[in-house]
Amino acid sequence: MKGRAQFALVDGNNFYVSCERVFDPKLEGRPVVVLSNNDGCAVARSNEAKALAIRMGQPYFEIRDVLARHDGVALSSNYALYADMSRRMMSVIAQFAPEQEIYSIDESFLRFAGFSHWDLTAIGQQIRQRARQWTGIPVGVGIGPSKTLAKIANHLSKRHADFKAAGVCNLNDLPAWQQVRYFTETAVGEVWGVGPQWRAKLAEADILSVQDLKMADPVQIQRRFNVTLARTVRELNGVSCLPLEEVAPPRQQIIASRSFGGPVTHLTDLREAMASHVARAAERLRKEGQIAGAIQVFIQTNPFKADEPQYHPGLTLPLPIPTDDTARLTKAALWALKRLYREGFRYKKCGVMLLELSPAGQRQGDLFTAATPDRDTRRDRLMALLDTVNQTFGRGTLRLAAEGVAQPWEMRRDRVTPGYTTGWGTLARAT
DNA sequence: TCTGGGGTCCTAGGACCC
DNA sequence: TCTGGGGTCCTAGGACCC
Repeated sequence: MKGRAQFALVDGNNFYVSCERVFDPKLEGRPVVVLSNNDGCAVARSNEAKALAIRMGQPYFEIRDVLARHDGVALSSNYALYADMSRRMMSVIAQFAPEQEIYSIDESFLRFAGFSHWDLTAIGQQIRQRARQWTGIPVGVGIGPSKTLAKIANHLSKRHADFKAAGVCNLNDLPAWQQVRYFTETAVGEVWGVGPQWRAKLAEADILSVQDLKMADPVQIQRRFNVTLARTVRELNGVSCLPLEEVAPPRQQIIASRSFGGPVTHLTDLREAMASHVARAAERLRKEGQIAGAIQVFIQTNPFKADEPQYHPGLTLPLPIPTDDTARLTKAALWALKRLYREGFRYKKCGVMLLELSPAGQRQGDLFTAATPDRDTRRDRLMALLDTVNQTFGRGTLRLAAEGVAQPWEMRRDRVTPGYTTGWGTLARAT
């Protein structure tokens, strides 16, 4: 194993909670959860909250009481803050390896090739130390010869008493028998790529632990499951099949959707919400330098209300000319919405997907509409202006009238913390 | 009262082609 | 009685991830 390239997975512990704790020390040592959009359910939990058996994704109304009894805190999510803290954490981690893949807001893979004479465990400890000192975020480090093994190692670094203190688990340090022991003790559901459905199906084949899956025949696995899981088996055996992706491939679709603060019945309100989702999606589209060839619009009632009539239609519209223009996309979306809308339903959510994305530089000409480059340049400049103004003065400063003003459908966000690092008016103060 | 949002990949099956 | 073989493209649905 020693001669091969090695991977490290570095992630922030209970990331959103840790971000909040950096700026509010009163949260230390207490059960803390960060809630999803609309203050719906728990999406991050401190160790103290996990100890109270609060589950990932559990609805807020189910945990409110237990939190209150244990001096706990629930916070609305503050994504602007988490994104900024993520950027800082990632740049610190990047200093330790020649290659980094930012895999999610709180996780990154590092690849160490030609480091066989280095002590990667010691490097892992340095990463932890520096990330903590420079950003305030505690991180865990797992190291192994494939991404899947680095993931498992990261899991062991947090859950297993043997590594908890160090916070680093390097599989290369372990004698073979010991790795077998850890892998036998760890449930197969902890493997990256094995979710609840496959865990159940694997159990039918008596594959219960990480070790069982590692020992399985990849050909059999491919036949009974699919090629992805067969690849996972190879990765567990130290054969690296998943390369490091330093540059994120261009996005294939962009989704913007939200649940409403309460039920929405009128088309007028749906139109405003839809227009504001289109604006968000289009902004992301332009930031990516892409244009969309199709747009999909959907609305839905509340699936948790079993006694209410349910309706969740969608409509996909091909766009005659691919575009990144908010006004054109809005027009298409509202046209589709009008066709989907039925009176008599209590809607809970709506959204938009931008599809068939392609680079903006490769606009395909159109046989039937005379190209008028002049006009297009003006639209591009208009959109660029829109983005600049909104980036400088805040989202929604400049917007289409279709988005409305009062926005009664807005999501709940009752317990949000200040933009400690992301808003001039709310910067953290040292006193 | 109250249950998130944003992504990717794979497979099966149908329509269609020669 | 008896009805081919090989291919592509698209979509829906299902699985996974954080």
